[in-house]
Amino acid sequence: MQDYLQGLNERQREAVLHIHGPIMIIAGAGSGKTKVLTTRIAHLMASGVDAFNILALTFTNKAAKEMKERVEHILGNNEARNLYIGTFHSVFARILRADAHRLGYPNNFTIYDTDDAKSVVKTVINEMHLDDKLYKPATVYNRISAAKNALVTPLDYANDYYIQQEDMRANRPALAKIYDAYCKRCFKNGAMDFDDLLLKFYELLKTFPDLLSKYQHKFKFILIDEYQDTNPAQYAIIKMLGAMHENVCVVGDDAQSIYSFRGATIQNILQFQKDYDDVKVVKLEQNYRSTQNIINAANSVISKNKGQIPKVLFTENASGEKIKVVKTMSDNDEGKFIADTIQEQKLRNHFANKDFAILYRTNAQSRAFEEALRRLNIPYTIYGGISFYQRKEIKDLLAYLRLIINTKDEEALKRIINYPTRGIGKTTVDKIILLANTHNITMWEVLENAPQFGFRSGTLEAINEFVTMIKSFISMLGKHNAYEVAFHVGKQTNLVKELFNDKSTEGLQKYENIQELLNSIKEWVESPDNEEGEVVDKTLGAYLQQITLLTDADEKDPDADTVKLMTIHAAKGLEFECVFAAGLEEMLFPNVMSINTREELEEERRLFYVVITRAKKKLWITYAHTRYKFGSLVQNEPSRFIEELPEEFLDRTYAGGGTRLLSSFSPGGSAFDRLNGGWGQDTVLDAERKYGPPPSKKTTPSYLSPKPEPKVKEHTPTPGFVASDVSEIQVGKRVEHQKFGFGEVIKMEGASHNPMALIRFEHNGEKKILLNYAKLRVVE
DNA sequence: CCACACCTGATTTTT
DNA sequence: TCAGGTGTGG
Repeated sequence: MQDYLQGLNERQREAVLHIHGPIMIIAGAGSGKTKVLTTRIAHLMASGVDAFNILALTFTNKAAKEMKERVEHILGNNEARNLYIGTFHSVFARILRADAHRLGYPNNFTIYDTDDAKSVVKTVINEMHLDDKLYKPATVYNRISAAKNALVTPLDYANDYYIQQEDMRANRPALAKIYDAYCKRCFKNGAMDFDDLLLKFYELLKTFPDLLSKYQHKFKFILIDEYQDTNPAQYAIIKMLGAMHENVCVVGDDAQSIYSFRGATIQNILQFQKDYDDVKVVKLEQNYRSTQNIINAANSVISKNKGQIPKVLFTENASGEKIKVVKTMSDNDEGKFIADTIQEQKLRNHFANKDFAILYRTNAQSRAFEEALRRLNIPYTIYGGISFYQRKEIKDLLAYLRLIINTKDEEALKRIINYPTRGIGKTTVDKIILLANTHNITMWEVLENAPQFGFRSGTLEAINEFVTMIKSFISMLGKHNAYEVAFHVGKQTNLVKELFNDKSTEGLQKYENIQELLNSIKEWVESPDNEEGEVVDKTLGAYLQQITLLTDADEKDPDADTVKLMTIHAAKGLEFECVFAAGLEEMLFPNVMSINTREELEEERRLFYVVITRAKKKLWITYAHTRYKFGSLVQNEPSRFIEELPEEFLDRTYAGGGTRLLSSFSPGGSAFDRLNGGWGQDTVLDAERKYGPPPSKKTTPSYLSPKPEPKVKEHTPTPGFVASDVSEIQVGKRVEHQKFGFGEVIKMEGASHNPMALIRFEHNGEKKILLNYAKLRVVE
């Protein structure tokens, strides 16, 4: 028997050894799913399957990377680099890069992230003269996204009776039109959003039999991770790709399906068995991760859900400690408690920082934990903030790069046409947009042909300068690599200089970020590693497409010795020695947005199941009596999920952390509290009297803040006030201002298209006056 | 044209 | 709280 089969249990081995034909692996939490997948790939290759014929799809880059590394490790050679392992989005994007032109897109199509996409939605809504209060871009975008994920085209959408009824009821009958306009605009921009990467690939396969056949032959063996989280578009693609060989292996756990809001449907699991004649089903039910207590608790939680694939997770691990349930007074106390407990556990049980994870329902909760950890100097890493590539300054530079790769990309163009300012303001941009729309050309084409559209001479000059500059960048593309182009662009546009001159903390940070971006591009250009084994594409276009699909999780080192903070969603697939499940409160978890239907509530419960099963050894469940929600203090009920945990697995008396803490929280389960349905009788006022006001009081009461009265001493302009010509304003001249009265010009500054004068007024101090707009009269 | 002050309205989870 | 939108004054 091959080495790699050692250490697999009966079921796992069964899953690995089944080579031909469809197989579905129902893998409970911590049952060695990744091990099975990677070993299976290794086994396929050991059995003579060419790495080039294996496609493995995951949901995150992290999972893809891990899978690849583990296969490499098992095989001990570099054949693994020929595997096609990646996320749905990145793999499809790569394929589309070769064939997108067949659908009328440029192969260098831009990938719009969520922000770009929402911005397009907004543009479309405005151009249709619809009320953006009624049609909120975010909501509309979500709806469009849902439609795309369900393979509902704009035409389908408009013709579907039920959808139309729904939109009517929601008072947004124009949605179908917006959807259509949005798609057309993206197409015109030569851009695809995240959903398009799936949808357009699907269209490609469906429309062009030669391509379908090509990829069916290439991908003789297909493996799908986290199958419970696939949406109908992904399902349809997998089905088409796998139709020829039927060597499709899906791995999933219906109990961990937590992405239905993104269009994922459990139906895909149930449907899988119907799609093929003979599906082998393997259940992995032995958990190797957690203690018995944790597993038992998790099982009883998930049993509250109706309709699931029957299975019972079990473990041979020690029974372990009970789950600590802890109540704190406030969200800040929750943070303190957790930080103190981490400190204590590190000392007492010799845990490292990286053994801890604080997991929560919403990103907004992270602040209290950050503050508390920082106070104790405990290093931490937050996941789920904005990615490096989504920072403003980074997106600005990237927008230039995007534009020179794809001049149709209007989102990029709009972003940088006047940044840094070059005298092409809102009025001009609006005019350009109008011209583009009426002539049915792109904004760039308007700019290129600006002379024939009658712009004011100054504006025209600014436009021509801009066009010349961008064209000079474009001409670099053939001769220079991505780094050289990016560096040149940063320099030439003064973007780097602008940030360099900004001496504020943020300015410095931004400058450093730009440098970091340039470095990373350089690194990317120089790294010999290729992704999936084929010809290395080191063009700027390839770079841009790749980074849009990166999340902040991909930029952080998971092995760093830091406490990890992230949402439960982001923690899927991970495990930690010690887990804090925080914020177990009604309206927060289960979230207020998800308590209206049984389906939603069950998904929240699965989320609870996921967080419980992340823990290997120790699990704390915390909840706070009061919490700041969008600025104001609210009181909370404990989560119903806590009540669903059998008492036998719980320890409600845990006092935890340092002694200092004991005064600032009441440990969850005094008999009185429990008798009274959970909460003590403290009012918020009581709480504040006892424990002091909550921290982070940045706002001083209005009656204390000294109002800086900007007393302008009244001035009546001399009769017959006439503003002098700008050229007459010179240093040393005595001038009169309509409002500020008389003063002397001290200094001239500002760019030539926007001159400013620094003037010291007799009664109103020094002021900067913009000569183009303010009226000044030179006193003779 | 642009900087800044003020106001308002929104808040789930993410490739 | 906070980001984005609007209004105002330079």
